[in-house]
Amino acid sequence: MANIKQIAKMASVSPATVSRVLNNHPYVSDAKRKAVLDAVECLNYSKNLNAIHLSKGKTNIVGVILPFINHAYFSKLLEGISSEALNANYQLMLCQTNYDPNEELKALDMLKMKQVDAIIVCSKILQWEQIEPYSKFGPLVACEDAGKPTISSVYLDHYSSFRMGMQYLIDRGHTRIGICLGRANSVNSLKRIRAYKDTLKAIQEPLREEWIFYQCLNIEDGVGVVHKILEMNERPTALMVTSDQVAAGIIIEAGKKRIEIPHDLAIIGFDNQPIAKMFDLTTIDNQLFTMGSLAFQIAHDQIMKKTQAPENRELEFRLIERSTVSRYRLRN
Amino acid sequence: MANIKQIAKMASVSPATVSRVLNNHPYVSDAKRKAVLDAVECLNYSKNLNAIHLSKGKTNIVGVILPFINHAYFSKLLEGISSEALNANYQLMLCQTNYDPNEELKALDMLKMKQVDAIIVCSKILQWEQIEPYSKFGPLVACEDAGKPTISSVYLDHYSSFRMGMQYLIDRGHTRIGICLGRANSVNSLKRIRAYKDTLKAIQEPLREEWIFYQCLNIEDGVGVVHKILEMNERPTALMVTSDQVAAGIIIEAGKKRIEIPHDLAIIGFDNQPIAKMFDLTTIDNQLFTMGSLAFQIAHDQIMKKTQAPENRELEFRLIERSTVSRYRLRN
DNA sequence: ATGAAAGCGCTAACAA
DNA sequence: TTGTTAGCGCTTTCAT
Repeated sequence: MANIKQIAKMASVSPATVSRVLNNHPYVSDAKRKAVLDAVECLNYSKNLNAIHLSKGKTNIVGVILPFINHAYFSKLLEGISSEALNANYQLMLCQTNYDPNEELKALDMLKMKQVDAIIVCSKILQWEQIEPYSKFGPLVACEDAGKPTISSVYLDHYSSFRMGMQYLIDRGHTRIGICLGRANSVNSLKRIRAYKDTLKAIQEPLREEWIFYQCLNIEDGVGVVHKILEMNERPTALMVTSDQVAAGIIIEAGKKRIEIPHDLAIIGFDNQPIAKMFDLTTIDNQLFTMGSLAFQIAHDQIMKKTQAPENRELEFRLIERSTVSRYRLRN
Repeated sequence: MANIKQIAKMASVSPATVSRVLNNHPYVSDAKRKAVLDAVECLNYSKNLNAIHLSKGKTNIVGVILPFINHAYFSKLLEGISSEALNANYQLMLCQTNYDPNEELKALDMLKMKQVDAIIVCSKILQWEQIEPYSKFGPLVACEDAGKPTISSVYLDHYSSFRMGMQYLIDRGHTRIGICLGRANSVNSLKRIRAYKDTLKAIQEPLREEWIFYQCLNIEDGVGVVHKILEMNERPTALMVTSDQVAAGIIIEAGKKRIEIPHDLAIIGFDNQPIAKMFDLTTIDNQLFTMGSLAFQIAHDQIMKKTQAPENRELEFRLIERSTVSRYRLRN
């Protein structure tokens, strides 16, 4: 592969001039510019990005840390990130961690090793305390409430959104409400559990631990939820399901088991994915695409030093009323 | 940030020795090794990957070209690629093209500019003739039948799989069969159209252009298909749907419109996604995960020069019999 | 407007 | 076993 020196020689100019032409710098005579361009053409020259990255100390790459790729939540988030990256002419380095702490650490190291200009954390298993030190090496943006003002973040108030959803159910006569969560210890789950408990207390309902379903991540997980409910003596009349996929799974399985929705079981989903619309599922839109694109924008701004201080953006949620919660009040 | 020279100075050794320690080379005395490691610790040193990449002329990164991220087909494929990458300690550079030829070209340039060691093309809009020249700069692996023995590929025989699916329907009494495709001009669609036409000819059925539904990519697209069918005087009794998501959409909408499946409309999906299982959808498994992991393996092998010649692997498909095609023969 | 030359930080061939 | 040194290919400052 040709390099800048060979171009210089062929065009009878210095490497510096070649560099200037290649980077559209001013102060190059048209004659020399043409000579360089011709040589580039002739030798089928291409820049070596590694050399550029080294020399500039910058890569135009942003790292994205996420546990799984094949999951609607992360796909939508990633789509938001990607669309902005495309916009800003940035590349994306994908780091799938499977929630393995070592993989997460390895991914963070990319920032330290200057392989990426910034990192976006979609979800993590490490404590923020372990992650925070890396912000010394470059912008770090979280797609959840990091709870640290020193780390930039884009997030939703999952406590409030959960309470709002529950209140919506309560207003329609529900008191026996169950919930489906993802990982038990994720930042979001913990907030939702708190919201759940606080709401129950407010309406003076007892907490039934068995009505909290964990590890509900994929559409298939909805099946298990329905089966468990069927085995219960005391069944919830409504479910807050923190994933539209899982909610869809519940609806499908409920249909097979002759549980009528919303009559026997009301359901509120989360994410407002396409599947929610298909099932006419009442859901809470948490703006994943926007979250992703904003996360990238913040990372990009920080790289460009437009903003110095960490930025923390809270997104609005909104409940989308559809048909999986009856609009009529339950008879008592 | 500290560099190798400073480590060398602090440990009173040469940069070369530091490099040796850092890369676990033999022939370093324990004393020096320890001194280096201490200095590394003390200065909180980290390698600069850009320097390493430049020096080695290799990056341990593979580029992945795909049109969309938020799409079940590509998510599953990407998951396969990613799992192998994790395995091989390789990073993934994601290049979303939106089927924009310029973006595709830019992504291919990464190979030329030595930013990636190889490229995996999940789907493309350019002609293979335009892509092929890039293989001069490094391994190029296609996740479809490139039709060029000079390009490595992992693919399914979509012609045969389509014919097999149609034969399955024919054996059960169907002759009025429609099909749902994605992009009209994709490599896979063209083969499927050919299979469709050949099969119709074989059973002496006329070709009805209106029974070929294009642009069926997402679950919502199933709605339109059902509506169009409802407006037809002559309706198909069965549908080959080249995406389980779309098939699911059709099933849902058909339910709303009181079209009974499989009685009024039999359906065969493609991909064998989780959603297919949920809907008990008869589908053709085309091994996306395997395709992805194999694509990475081939790319990796080529990088490591284990294999020189392009490798072309054909994957087996298999039909998964579930309930959206009746097992009983239709009465005539 | 142009060129010389000193980095950027690491690797590896060669010498010792 | 260790050090010296010449790359890797580009950018950028400083002269001119």
